[in-house]
Amino acid sequence: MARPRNAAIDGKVLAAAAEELRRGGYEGLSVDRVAERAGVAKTTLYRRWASKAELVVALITTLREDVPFEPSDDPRRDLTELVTAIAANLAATPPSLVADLAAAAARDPRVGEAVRALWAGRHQAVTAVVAKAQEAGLVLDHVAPAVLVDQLAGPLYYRLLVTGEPLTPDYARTLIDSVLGPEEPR
Amino acid sequence: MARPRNAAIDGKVLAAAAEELRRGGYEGLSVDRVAERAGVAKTTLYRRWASKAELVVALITTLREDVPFEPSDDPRRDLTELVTAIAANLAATPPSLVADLAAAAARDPRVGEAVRALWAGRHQAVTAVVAKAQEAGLVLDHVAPAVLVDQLAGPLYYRLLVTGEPLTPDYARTLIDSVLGPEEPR
Amino acid sequence: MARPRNAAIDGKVLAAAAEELRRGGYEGLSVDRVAERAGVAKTTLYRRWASKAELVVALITTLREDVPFEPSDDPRRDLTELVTAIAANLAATPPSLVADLAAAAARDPRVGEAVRALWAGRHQAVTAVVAKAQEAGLVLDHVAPAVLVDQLAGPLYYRLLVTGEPLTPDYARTLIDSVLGPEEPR
Amino acid sequence: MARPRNAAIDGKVLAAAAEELRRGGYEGLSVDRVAERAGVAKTTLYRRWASKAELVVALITTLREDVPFEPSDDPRRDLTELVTAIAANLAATPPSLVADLAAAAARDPRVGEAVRALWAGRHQAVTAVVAKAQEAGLVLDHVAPAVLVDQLAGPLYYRLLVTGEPLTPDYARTLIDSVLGPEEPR
DNA sequence: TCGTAACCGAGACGGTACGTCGTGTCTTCTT
DNA sequence: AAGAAGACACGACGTACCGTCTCGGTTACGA
Repeated sequence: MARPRNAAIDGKVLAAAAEELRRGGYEGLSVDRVAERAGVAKTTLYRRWASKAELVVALITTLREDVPFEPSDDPRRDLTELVTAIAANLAATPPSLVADLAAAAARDPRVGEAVRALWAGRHQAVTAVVAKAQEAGLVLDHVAPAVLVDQLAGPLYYRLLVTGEPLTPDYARTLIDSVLGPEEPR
Repeated sequence: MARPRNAAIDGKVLAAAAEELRRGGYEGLSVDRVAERAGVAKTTLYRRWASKAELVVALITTLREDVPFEPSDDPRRDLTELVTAIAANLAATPPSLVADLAAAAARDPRVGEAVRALWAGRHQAVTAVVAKAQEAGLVLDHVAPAVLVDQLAGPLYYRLLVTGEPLTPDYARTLIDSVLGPEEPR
Repeated sequence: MARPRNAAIDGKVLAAAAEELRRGGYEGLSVDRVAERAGVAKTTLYRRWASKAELVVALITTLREDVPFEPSDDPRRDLTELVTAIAANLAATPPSLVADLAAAAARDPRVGEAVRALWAGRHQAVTAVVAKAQEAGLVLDHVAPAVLVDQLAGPLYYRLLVTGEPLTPDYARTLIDSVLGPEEPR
Repeated sequence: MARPRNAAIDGKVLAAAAEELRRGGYEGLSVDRVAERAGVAKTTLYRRWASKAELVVALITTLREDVPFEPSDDPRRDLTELVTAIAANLAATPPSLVADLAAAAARDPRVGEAVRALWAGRHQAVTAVVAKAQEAGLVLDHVAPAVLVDQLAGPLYYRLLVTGEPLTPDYARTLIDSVLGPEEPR
C-alpha cells in the first residue's frame, strides 16, 4: 500500500559511513557528511538508524563476516583458530572505534544491547569449545568456562584499549597455552 | 619577569574538570562549564591547555595516585588484595568514562601516553607479585608473568566495557583461582 | 521542495536587533543577545545574515519608513516642517548610533548603500521643496538646490556628531532663515 | 624624584598606531598589535593613554598640522582658503575614522572633549573670518556667524559621513558662494 | 651616594563577543 | 508512506580583543 524502502540506500549509506569511519574514526564521522557522500537525505538516514551510534553499530555488524565455524575433534586447535581469528579481527579495527562503541554502549542501553550482541556472536563459539575441552579433561575443572573465556577474550581488549600493545597470533597462542597448559609433544 | 601564573588556578580548574568528567564523561565535559565552575575565564584555561583533550590529559595525569603497596609473604593474599582493589576502583568508575579515556587515548598519542601511565601505575605491583608467585612455584612457569597479568586485569576491563557484567570481589577471586589453582586447605 | 523558512523569524530577529541597537548602538549589539531575545537559535540567525554587519544592514533598510509628505503652497512653511521633523528625528536618536551607522557604512559598501538609502528618503522631499522655492524666487538662484539642502541638513548632523550642540526647532528655523532670508512681514 | 618617561616611546607608539589605523581603520586597530609593533609593553601604552579611543584621539591630534593662518584684507579669499583646507584635510582622512571618532565621542565624555577640541581648532578661524565679513557687509546680518560656520563646515561632514559624496575644492567654493553670494566681477 | 619612586617589559587574567560545527527534529514538496 | 531538501533548536568549540593586574628589573632624582 505504501511505497517500499529503497533497498539500495542501506548499502550506499553504509559504504559512505565506512569511508568516513576509516578517515576520521567515530568522532570524525559526521552524519551530514555521510548523507551527502551517500547522496541521500538526512531524513532517510535517520529513518533507518535512530542515531549516529546506531548507524555505526549497523556498519560494524555488517562488517562482521560470520565465519562459519565447525568444531573438529581437537579442542586446542579449535580454540587456537577461534581466538586467533578474534584477535585478527580486533587488530584490524581502529582501537578508537572499539572504545567509542563501548562508550556509546555504556551511555545508551539500546546501543549497549546491539554492541553486546556484536561481541557475543564472536565469543559464543569460544565458550562451547572451552566447555568441551573441560569435559575432555584438558582444563582444570575448578573454574567455570565463562571465566576462562573472559581470560581468553579479555586480554585482547585489554591490550587494544588499555595498554596499546599489538594483538599478534603469537599472543593469542600464548593465552591458550596459559589456559590449557603447554602443548604436549605427541 | 612577568606576572607569574596563579598556581591555584590549575587546581581549581582540574578539580572542576574532574567533577565534570565524573558526571558526564569526556563527551559531557564542556570547557565553558569547567571554566565557570572553576571561577576562571575561558581564556585563562586555554592559555594553559590548548584544547579540551589536553586538559583531560592533565587531569588524568593528576588523578594517578600511587597507592603504596607493600607485599607480604603470601603472594596469593597480595594478589587478591591487589586485584580486588583494582576491580573495586573500576567498578566505582563510570564505564563510559573508562571507554572515553580509551578512545581519547587511541586518537591522540599524547593522551594515550597519559592514560597508559595512569593504568600502568596500578598494574605494576600486580606484575611483581605474579613474578614472585611464579618463583615460589605457585604458578605454572611456562607462561610469562606479563601474560598472567593480562589474564587478571584484562577480564576486568572486558567485563566493564564489553559484556557489562558486574565486577564483584568474588569475580576477582575467581580470576586468581583460575591462575593460581584453587586454594589448598592447609 | 524543502521546508520553507519561517517568515515570522525575520521580523522577530529584526525587532530584537532594533531594540539592541537602540540601547547600545552598533558596538553594543550582540548577536547572541539578539538571538536570545528573538527566541531564535544563533544558527538560524546566521543562516539568514552572514554577519552582524549584514544583520544591521537589513535592520536599517527596514527602518526606513517613508514619511508621506504633501507640499502646500508655502515653500517656507513646508521647509520648516520638513527640517524641523528631521531635526526632531535626529535629536531623538542616540548620537552614537548615527555615528556607528556612518562608520559601518564607511567600512562595508553594502552597509553604506543601505544607510545612504535610509537618509536619502528623508532628504529627497527637502530637495524638491528647495527647488520649488527657488522657482518662486525665494532663494538666490546662483546656487544649486543640492547645495542648499546640504546647508540645511548638514548642520544638523554636524551639531549632532561633531560639536554636540542641541538640535532645537529654533535652530532648524534659523537655518532656514539663513537660506531663505528672514521671514518678511506680510 | 622619579624616573622620567621615555620621550621616544610616544613617537614609536603613535607611529605604530598610525600604521595600524591606515590598514584596518579604527575597528581594525588592535592595542596589542600596536604595542607589539612599537616594541613597547601594553602597560606602558596604557599608562599614557587610558584607552584605545584616547590613543587614537592623540594620534589624530598629532596629525593635525596647525596651519598657521594669517588673515588678509579679503575675507572671501580667507574663507576660501580656510574651508578648502578643511575639506582637503577631511577628504584625506578615512571616513570611518571620523565616524568612529564621533561615536567614541558620543559614548565617552572625555573622548568627546578631546575630539571636539580637535575640530574646534580648525573652525575657530572660520568663525573669526565670517564675523569680519559680516562687519564688512559681505553677508546678510540677520544670521549669527556661528550658524554660517555650521553651514560651511556642516556640509563637509555631511557629505563625508552621510551621503558619501566627494569633498572637492570646487564644492568648498560653492558653499562659500552660497553664503556670501556669487563673486562679483570687479 | 644611595634610597626610593616611577618607569618599563612581559605576560597572566577576567570578561565578552564572534562565527563555525555537529546532532537530531521538523516541515514541506515530490514520487 | 518513502525520499529529497533544508530549516531549526541547542549547545559546544576555539579565537580575538580590551583593559587591569602583578611581577621583576631599571633608571633618574633628591636627601
